[in-house]
Amino acid sequence: MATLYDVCKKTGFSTATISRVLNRKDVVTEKTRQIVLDAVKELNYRPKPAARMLAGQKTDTLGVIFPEIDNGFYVQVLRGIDNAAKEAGLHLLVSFYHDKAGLKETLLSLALDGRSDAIVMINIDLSDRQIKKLVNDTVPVVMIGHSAETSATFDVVEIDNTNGAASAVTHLLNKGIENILLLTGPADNFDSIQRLNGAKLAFEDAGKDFSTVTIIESNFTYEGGMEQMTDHLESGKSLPEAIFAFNDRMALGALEVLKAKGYTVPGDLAMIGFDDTESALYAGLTSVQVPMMDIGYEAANLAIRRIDAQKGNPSTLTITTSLSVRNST
Amino acid sequence: MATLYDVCKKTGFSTATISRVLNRKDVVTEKTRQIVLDAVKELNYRPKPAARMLAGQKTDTLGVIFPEIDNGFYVQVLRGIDNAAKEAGLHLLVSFYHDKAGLKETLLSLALDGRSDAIVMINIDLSDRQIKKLVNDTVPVVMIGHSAETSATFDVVEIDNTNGAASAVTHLLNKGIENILLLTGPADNFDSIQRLNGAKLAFEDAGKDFSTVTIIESNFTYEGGMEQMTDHLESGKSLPEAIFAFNDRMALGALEVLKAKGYTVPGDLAMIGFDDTESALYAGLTSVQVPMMDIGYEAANLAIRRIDAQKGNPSTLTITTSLSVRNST
DNA sequence: CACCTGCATGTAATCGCTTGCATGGCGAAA
DNA sequence: TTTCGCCATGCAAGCGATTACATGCAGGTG
Repeated sequence: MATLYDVCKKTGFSTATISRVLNRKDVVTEKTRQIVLDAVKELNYRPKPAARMLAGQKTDTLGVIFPEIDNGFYVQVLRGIDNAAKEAGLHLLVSFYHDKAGLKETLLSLALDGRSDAIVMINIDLSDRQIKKLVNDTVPVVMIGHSAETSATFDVVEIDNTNGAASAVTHLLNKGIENILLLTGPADNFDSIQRLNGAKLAFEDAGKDFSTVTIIESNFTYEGGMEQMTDHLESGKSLPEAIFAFNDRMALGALEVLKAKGYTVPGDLAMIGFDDTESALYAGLTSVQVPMMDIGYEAANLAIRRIDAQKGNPSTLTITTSLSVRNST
Repeated sequence: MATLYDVCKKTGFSTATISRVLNRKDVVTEKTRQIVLDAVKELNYRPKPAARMLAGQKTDTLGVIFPEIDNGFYVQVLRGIDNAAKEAGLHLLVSFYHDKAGLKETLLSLALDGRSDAIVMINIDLSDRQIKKLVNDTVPVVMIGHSAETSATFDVVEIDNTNGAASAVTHLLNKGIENILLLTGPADNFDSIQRLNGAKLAFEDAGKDFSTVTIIESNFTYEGGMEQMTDHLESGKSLPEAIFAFNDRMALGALEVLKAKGYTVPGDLAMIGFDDTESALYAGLTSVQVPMMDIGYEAANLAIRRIDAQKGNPSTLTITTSLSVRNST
């Protein structure tokens, strides 16, 4: 375990000079730099993060906070973040949060205690004000997705829900399908609201009447999709020409019920999901594809840039989706 | 940002005493403890991790290393690890590794540089010797799954591949199905080897002849499953009564091909997968369920226990699987 | 009453690095 | 040649905890 002092002894330079060489800050002679670097290599010297943190207030660490939800594509986001972090030579301190108390503690620990240089958080159900108060400007925060409130507080990376949903609906309209059933998420869910709006816009853009559309609220789960589909069928209402579920899980749940009832897709009706998960791929479900890795990557880069960049106005990055067309439409 | 000294000033005690109270080590008067704790609360004092690390060699951090593979259930493992870490008040430093060089660097950084107190790693393709050399006994290491070499070096948490596969095969045998096709992973893959062995054992236990079984090697991917299935069908060979794929992806790939050819499952043949992923659930595929969260949880706990426990012999924990029976059989 | 013991608390060194300020040497200007 | 300024480097003070070791005060003992 060579320390900075060992390098000093070997080279005859002071700790200051060694540190300068290693941190690419001030100026040092090219010759000096070489001597130091050689010694560092020879001694196999590695600066201790703990000491660096204490003295320099730099952790070389990016904090990441996820909701404790069983959500397959969070790994994708995480990988994107990891890629960006690796490029910047940062480590990742990851935390799932179970409840608000835990989240607050995590935020304090990552920010105030100085465990990280920046934080990326996803869909947190804490208000911007609360977060800001906790973090207290100690480190920059980037949000992936956000709540209904306009986020003028932090940098945000979000999915283009509106256009994503619009593209799905347009895809149907182009096929001459207008009798559509929308299986949405909770009414107060921001993603759901935006997607609903996108669907509406697609109708308007096409000059069609959106009021013919049936809207059924569900909860983004497989079971929710099954239930709503079952209810709809049992209520004796007619089958729509197409169902656009606001995520794949609900789509697959509905699909399951339809199949059980003997309906075929896309024979009897078309079906579109959102997220384009692996399951959608395997089920041949047309779905709005969301580039999760990109989102993570962009969010992390935004955060990393904020670390030494002067404060600027919060920016919002909207990631575009694309439609993965498969057998279900 | 109150520091230890602020607490000293407020209470009149020395840093040593404050530290003792906070770390529950030596003895302090109950009265003193209360005074200190009150002051800590009032000042809203939080020990700085960096300082603690430097002085105390404790990081309160668990290192986690994953292969850079797009594998949905790694999140599950991670959540399990996170749960255990939270219970122990530890943070998670997560890293995906892309190549061996990156992995080595990560190991050095987590272990030698003192960024973590223990490491949990998954399916790493570095030999135990190499890892041991890098980590150099600075922190305990727990492996989830392992390579073919017997791991007498580290604690290991592994899936009960043998019994898992055996239960799947027995399930089929119990239905009177003996004409089985096994879709395995790469021949040198340890999981695959064990699963193959389990299948064989099931036949032997039932007093049946394993040599009637057809074995086709694939690569654990959806596409691999499709290809092998296609080849098999096109080669004009007869359809087996059942296919047991060594993971869900291959099973779903094969299923896709069979459906396209007009075969029905379980009408024409039965199908079983391994892993019991979400996709298997949605596809109604019978599958060997692996409790990924438990694995993560147990591995993390093993690692955490090793942090202050004296070195003992490496232990191996085998996590049992269960069979999720669905429509495909 | 002097002395020893033991326990609660204090003293101060230490962990390994960063960084503001001091310093010294050397070339350019006078 | 002397003086000034600049630039590469050194000095030393932190950063905020932990922890051996020292200390002092209590009560118990002979």
